[in-house]
Amino acid sequence: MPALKHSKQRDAILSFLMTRKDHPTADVVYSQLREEYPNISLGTVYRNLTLLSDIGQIRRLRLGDGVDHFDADTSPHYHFLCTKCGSVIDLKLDNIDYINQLADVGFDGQIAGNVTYFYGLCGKCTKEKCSAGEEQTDVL
Amino acid sequence: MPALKHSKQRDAILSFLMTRKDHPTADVVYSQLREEYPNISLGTVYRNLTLLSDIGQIRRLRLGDGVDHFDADTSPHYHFLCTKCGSVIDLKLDNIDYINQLADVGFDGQIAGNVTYFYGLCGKCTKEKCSAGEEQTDVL
DNA sequence: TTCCTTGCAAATCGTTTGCATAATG
DNA sequence: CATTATGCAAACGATTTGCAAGGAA
Repeated sequence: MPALKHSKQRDAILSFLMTRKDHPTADVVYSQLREEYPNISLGTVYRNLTLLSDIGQIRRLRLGDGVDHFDADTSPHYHFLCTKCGSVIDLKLDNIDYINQLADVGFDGQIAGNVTYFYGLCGKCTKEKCSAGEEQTDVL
Repeated sequence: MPALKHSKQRDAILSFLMTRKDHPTADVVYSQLREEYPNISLGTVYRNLTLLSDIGQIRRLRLGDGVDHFDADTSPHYHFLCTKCGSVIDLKLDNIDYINQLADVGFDGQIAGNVTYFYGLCGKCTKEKCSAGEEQTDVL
């Protein structure tokens, strides 16, 4: 891996991500940063998001909804994906990595880790369940 | 949802999937079926895989490696993804859906379920770890 | 001056879709 | 006959990449 040089864009991407707890997608990062840096390109955003997650400064979340989400909180925690509105929410849940050992029983290989996330209806969508007129296609 | 009509292609896709326990991708299904049905199209394969998983006859697996895998075994079980060779393997592991309740504590919404899979090195790749010359890019 | 980073655009890749035709019930 | 399914190709959406120019060490 090449030596890292400083860049305004990368700084901006990381600090933007730190201000948000809603796990934005690359596109959201891009359109937001566009306001402060009108010339920033989507490619740069993707490159930096990839780089930052490669060096462990952020986490890339793949929740099966077809888009990557990014999280500046790299501490171990779990996520919830609303199948109605697509929002991603942090969950407070004790670490369950002991399931790695359970899974390892009788397995011919080495389990390095697991990916676990939850889905369902978020608080908002639960309450809106009887509201008429709003048509949405479910995520997942 | 429209009424279902019979089709040779769908039958072939489903029965092919039932013969395999390696969770093939759409493309693998396609190239294999091509031998028996030289005219089958990739679109048809995708349409039927989607349909079959919609009606619950098969499972679509999204393991974060960028491709969907398909499994004719719809009974609840877990999967392992080898980060070296990309192979997907079934795991024998007791159901852990009680984590849904754990995750629900203090959560303002309804948790419908969880997605959990494991990753690491499969048995084969574990043994090949010191073999020289073979260059592979890791999955995930 | 070296080599990383950017912006832009074109390219990938997996998957979906529109359409005219063929097959099913 | 009414309707679903197919093959083909074009369209898609998210992400990646090649390249020439700009910026950091």
